[in-house]
Amino acid sequence: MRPEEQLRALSRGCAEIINEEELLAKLRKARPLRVKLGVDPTAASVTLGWAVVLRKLRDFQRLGHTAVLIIGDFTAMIGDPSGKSKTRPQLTRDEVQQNLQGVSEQIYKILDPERTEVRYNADWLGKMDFADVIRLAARTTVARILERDDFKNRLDEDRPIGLHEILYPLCQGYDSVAVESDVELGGKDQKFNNLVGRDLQRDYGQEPQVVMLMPLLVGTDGKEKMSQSLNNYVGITEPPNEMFGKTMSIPDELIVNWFTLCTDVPEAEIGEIEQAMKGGALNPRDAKRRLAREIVALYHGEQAAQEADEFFLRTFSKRELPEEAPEVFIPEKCVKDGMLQVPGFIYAIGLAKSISEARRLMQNGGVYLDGERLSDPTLGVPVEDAVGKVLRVGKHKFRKLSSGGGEGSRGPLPSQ
RNA sequence: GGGGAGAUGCCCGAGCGGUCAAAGGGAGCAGACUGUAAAUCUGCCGGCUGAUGCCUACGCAGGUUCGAAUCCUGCUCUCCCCA
Repeated sequence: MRPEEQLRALSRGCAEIINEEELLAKLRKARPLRVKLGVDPTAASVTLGWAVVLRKLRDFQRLGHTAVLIIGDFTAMIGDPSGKSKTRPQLTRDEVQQNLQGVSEQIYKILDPERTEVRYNADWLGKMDFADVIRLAARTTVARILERDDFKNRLDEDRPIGLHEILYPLCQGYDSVAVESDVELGGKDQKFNNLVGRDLQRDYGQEPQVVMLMPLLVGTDGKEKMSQSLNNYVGITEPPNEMFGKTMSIPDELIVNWFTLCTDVPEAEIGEIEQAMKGGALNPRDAKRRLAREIVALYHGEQAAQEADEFFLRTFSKRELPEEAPEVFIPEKCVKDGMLQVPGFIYAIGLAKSISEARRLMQNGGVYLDGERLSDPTLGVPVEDAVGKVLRVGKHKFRKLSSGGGEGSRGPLPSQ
């Protein structure tokens, strides 16, 4: 592909490229570019938000470039201050290693392992001695570092900033020097860190990297950046129905944005969808269904997407009971005199955090057994009546009850 | 090094020595309404309990008191001002 075309393809969804001329010049070099992406080893799973950047990296790979993943095993000891209003707990090497294992599998659902180079920044940062650190630190000024919003805000709000946190941008910047990156990819909140990389490379006599920033994907709550700590995320390994449902719950305003950042639907088509919604020709719900299908298809295939769509329609639009609810056994301890003690049971199978909570859920009218509302927590249900029926707790937690003699029941199922 | 302020539930934040499981807001959960959207309204929102009630909680450890989130002492942490 011609450099100009590459540039156009790569710009899709980008928030900012610093800067385009330089990128074009690099693309003209007719050699695979080294495209750096820092991986935060503290995350447990890959979310759609993270996938935005990973997918961009994969775009580079498809054009023949090399992805250079920097595992921040050293910097995890500091914790990226980006967007953080608190000092992060420092991680040990073991913790980092553990997190990493689960996550890397997910990463390769998106990236092509053949064109991926993995580097650990402890390999160079860990080898620096104190004099090296001082030399590195001398390359910037306190004022510059404190310019960052994250620090500035904390300063303004009289909150603590650990001295070590100030070194974070330098560490990340030095990574670029170490791997000689041509391009660094990141979320919009990485701008400062990435620009430090540019400066450092220049200082070390390298051609400065191009910085390519992706917008931060807003989470399912429609407000905050998608993140696991806010629990407003969709994980790329989540089951199709979950993925579909969560996508359907995003606010309408996010639809176009999600199409652009989370799917491969061509931009022209997205534009049409946007127009159709504005003109009233397309119900946003249907646009969202399409969006949800596209996303599920990306990670689970077309058929799963189709099924998830149907499941959703049946279960939530038409409010039918799902047939394939996960099955749970009724533990013996939840049965008294042949009567199922519902609140304790809901707690036992993990659908409520405490018995009290389960009781409240019932009083609030959020518990059903085969469509029949159970609103009195003190009332038991005869076990014979309960077996084979579907227990619904809240809007979307379903469990099919089976007797099983209580033996097979082991602990709460993971709540979906 | 000196002086000052502060630490309350998921977060922010109020809190007279008893009536404080702790005002208020946000988040969250459930219900109504719907398109499992948003907005709105209602309820819930430490644990155990059929209810009364009991237990655990207001940075940590002690103390005073019939009784302490509220008073005292020590400790830890944070912020501000001066150097």
